[in-house]
Amino acid sequence: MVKYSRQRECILRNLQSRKDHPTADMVYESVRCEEPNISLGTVYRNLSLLSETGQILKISTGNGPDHFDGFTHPHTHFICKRCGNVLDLEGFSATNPIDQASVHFDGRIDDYELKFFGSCAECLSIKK
Amino acid sequence: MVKYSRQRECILRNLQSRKDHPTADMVYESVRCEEPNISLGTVYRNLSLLSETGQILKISTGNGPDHFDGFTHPHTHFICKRCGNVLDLEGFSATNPIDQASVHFDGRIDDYELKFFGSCAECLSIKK
DNA sequence: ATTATTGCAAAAGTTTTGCATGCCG
DNA sequence: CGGCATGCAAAACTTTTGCAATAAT
Repeated sequence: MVKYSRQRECILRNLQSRKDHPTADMVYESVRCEEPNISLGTVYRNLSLLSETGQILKISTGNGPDHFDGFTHPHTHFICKRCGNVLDLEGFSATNPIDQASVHFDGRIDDYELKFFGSCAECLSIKK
Repeated sequence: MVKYSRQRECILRNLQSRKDHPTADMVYESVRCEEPNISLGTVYRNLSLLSETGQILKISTGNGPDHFDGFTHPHTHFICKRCGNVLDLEGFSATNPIDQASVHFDGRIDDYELKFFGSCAECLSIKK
């Protein structure tokens, strides 16, 4: 049974109010204004809980810590291999990818994740 | 300048000859028959190098260690959230996803990764 | 009152790195 | 030879966990 906690509330609101894709540590630093005594362990515990219940998304970039997203509507991410930044990516849509992929698969598919990798505009401008 | 190494050769051949998606540690255990003195550090160093040069793929599952794939032709993976296994997934194809995604993006997209999550057939059979 | 959640700190797990030595070109 | 790669072990980094105290129902 999940009980209310001020800390979890704060973490969720923080994540929903921002448009970037922070790491656990960035969330920790950010919520310390409102919750000065919160611990990093609590942030990790709640980020896990929230992503298990589908209230947030966990994004593993393949390099460094995981990132989190308060916007859970299916969408695509871009990960910059130079600076590690995670951005939303518009303009790609697959129609019913889960149905499509399930046809020839005998397990059960619940979710999918589409990520693109490359160099973000900012990194390109620094050094071609 | 990259120099030949017996160890790297062995790691690459190992990865290309198997159809599963082993972790660094699994590769380490596996190549020790041929290379009894190889160290885990060397395995990590070479897996990094090989994936940077595009000779293998690195697959981060979002839980536990990364997995690696010796088959680099673009294809889709399924990750079981119960046992953590990584499987190849047939039956999904997107046409030119990179071109499609690049239209509305001002960075440069080099690569993409499509992953599905759920429960594999084996795990489903154990407990619904 | 009962049980989930917290803060803290220690531990676990994965990956990277410094260094002396060995091997490739 | 000169420099990249190795083996080893220590360190770094991210995430999880045990525990006593606190807060929610």
